[in-house]
Amino acid sequence: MPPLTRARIVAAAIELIEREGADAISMRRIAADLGVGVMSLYNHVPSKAALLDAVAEGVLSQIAFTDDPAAEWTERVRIQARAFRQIAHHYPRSTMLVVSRQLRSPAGLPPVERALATLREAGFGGAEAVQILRTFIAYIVGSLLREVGVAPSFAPPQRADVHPAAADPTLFPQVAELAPLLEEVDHEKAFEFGLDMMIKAIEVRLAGTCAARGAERGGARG
Amino acid sequence: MPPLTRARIVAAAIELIEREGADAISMRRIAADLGVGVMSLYNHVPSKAALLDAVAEGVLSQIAFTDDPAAEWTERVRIQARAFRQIAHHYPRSTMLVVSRQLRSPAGLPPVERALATLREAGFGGAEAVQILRTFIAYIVGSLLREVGVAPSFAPPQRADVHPAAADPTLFPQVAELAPLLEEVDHEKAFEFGLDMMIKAIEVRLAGTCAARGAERGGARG
DNA sequence: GTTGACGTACGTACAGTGTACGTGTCACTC
DNA sequence: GAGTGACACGTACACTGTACGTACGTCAAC
Repeated sequence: MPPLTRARIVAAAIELIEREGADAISMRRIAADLGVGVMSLYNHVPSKAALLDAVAEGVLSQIAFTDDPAAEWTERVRIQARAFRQIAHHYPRSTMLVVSRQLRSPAGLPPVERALATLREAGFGGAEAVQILRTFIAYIVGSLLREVGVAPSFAPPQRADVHPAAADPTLFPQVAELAPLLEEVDHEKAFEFGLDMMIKAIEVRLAGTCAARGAERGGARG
Repeated sequence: MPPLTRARIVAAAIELIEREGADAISMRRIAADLGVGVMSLYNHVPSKAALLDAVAEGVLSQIAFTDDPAAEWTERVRIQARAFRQIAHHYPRSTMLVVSRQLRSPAGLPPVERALATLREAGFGGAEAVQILRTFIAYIVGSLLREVGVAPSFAPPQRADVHPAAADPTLFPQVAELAPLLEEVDHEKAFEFGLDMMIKAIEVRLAGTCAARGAERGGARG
C-alpha cells in the first residue's frame, strides 16, 4: 500500500464522485475507500472544502488542449471550446464542482492564456478579447451545467420531468407545438449550434458590417 | 402567528439563504426562524431537496417580465434576457439554487413560451427558435453563475484570489498584459457585451448568409 | 544508546445534519 | 360519545465535518 498522499486522496475523491455522485461524498467514505482512518486525510488536506477545490483543479488541469496554430482562427476557437466541454464526458459528475466553485488556483491560467492569444492573433484588441472570452466561458459553463444537470446525482431513471407536451396549448401554444423539439436533447448538436452562433457573431464583429464581407464564403460546416 | 404553511416555509428559506448563505441552510434553522418544531416542516414539504426545489421555483416565478410587442424583436429579446438576470440582483444567494438544479416544475414555462413566441414572430422556424433559446439560456445561466459565484456563501472579504497580475509574463504573456482587464469585473458591462454579441449572431442568422435567404425550412444543419 | 523533535496514522468525542416514527391535540363528521 | 383526519411536536438514529489527544515511526544531536 503506497503511503497516503494528497494526490491519492484527490484521485479517490474523483473516483468516488464519478461512481456515486457528488452528494454521496464524505470524508469517511473517501477514507474507507483508501483503507485509512478518517483523520489521516487531514494531514494532507486542510478541510473538505479545500479537497473539493483540489478535485475541481485536478479535473480542470486534465483538459487536453490540442492547438493547431496553422488552422483558421475560427476553427481554433471551436477546438478549444470543445476541449473544455470534454471534461463533461470524462468526469460528468465532477464537472458540477468545476463550474460551481470559482477557481482560485493557477490551473485555469493556461486555457485562458491560449484563448486570449488565439483571439488576439485573429485581430481582436485586448479589451475585446477579454470580453469575448468571458462570453464564451459563460456559454460553455451554462451548457455544461445543463448537460450534467440531467444526471446530477445518482440519476434514477425518473424521466418523469414536466413534459412540455402536457402544457396547455391555449396557455402555451408555442411550448405545446414545439414540445417534441423541447423534449429532444441532443447535447452534442445543441452545443455545436450555440458554438456556431457565437463564432459567427465574433466573425461579423471582426469583419465589421455584413456588407464588408462581400463574397466571402459562409463557413458551411457539414 | 399565522398557521404554518408551505408558502411561509419557502419564504423563510429564501430569507435565510439571502441572510446567511446557501450553505448555512438547514431544516432546524428554518424551523427556528419560524418559531416551530423541526418536524412540523415535513407536514408541508416532503424533504429538504423538495424544499430547495420549491425555493428555486419561487424565485424563478418572481421574474418580472415586461414585454412590449410593439418593440423591435431584438429589443424584446434583450429585455427578456435582462429580466432573467434580474433575479441575480434580487436574490443573489438563491440564484445558485435556480441555476444549479434543473427545474422540474411548470414555473419555467411562461418565460419559455414568451421567448419562443418572440423568436418565431421575428421569423425563425420552430427548430431554430428552440436551439437559439437553449443557447441564450446557457449564456445567461453561465453569466449568473459567474456573478453569484463571486460571493457564493458568506462572502468573507478575502479578495485574495489568484491575481492575474502575478502570472509569469514569459509563461502567460497575454494574461500578464491583460491583467488589469481580467481583474476588473463589471458584470453589467460584461453581460451586455455578450448579449449584444449573441443578438448580433442571430440577426445575421436571420438575414441569411448576407445574400439570398433560403426562404426554405431546414436551416442548413443536418 | 538515549533523548528529543517531528511528521503521520489513528481513535474518540462533539456539535450538527436529515428524517422515520410515535404521540398529543385540535376541529369536524357520524 | 366514537371516529377521522390534519397538524405540531419530541425523540431517536444514522450520519456528517473536524478538534483534540494518542501512538508510532524516522532522523539529529548528544
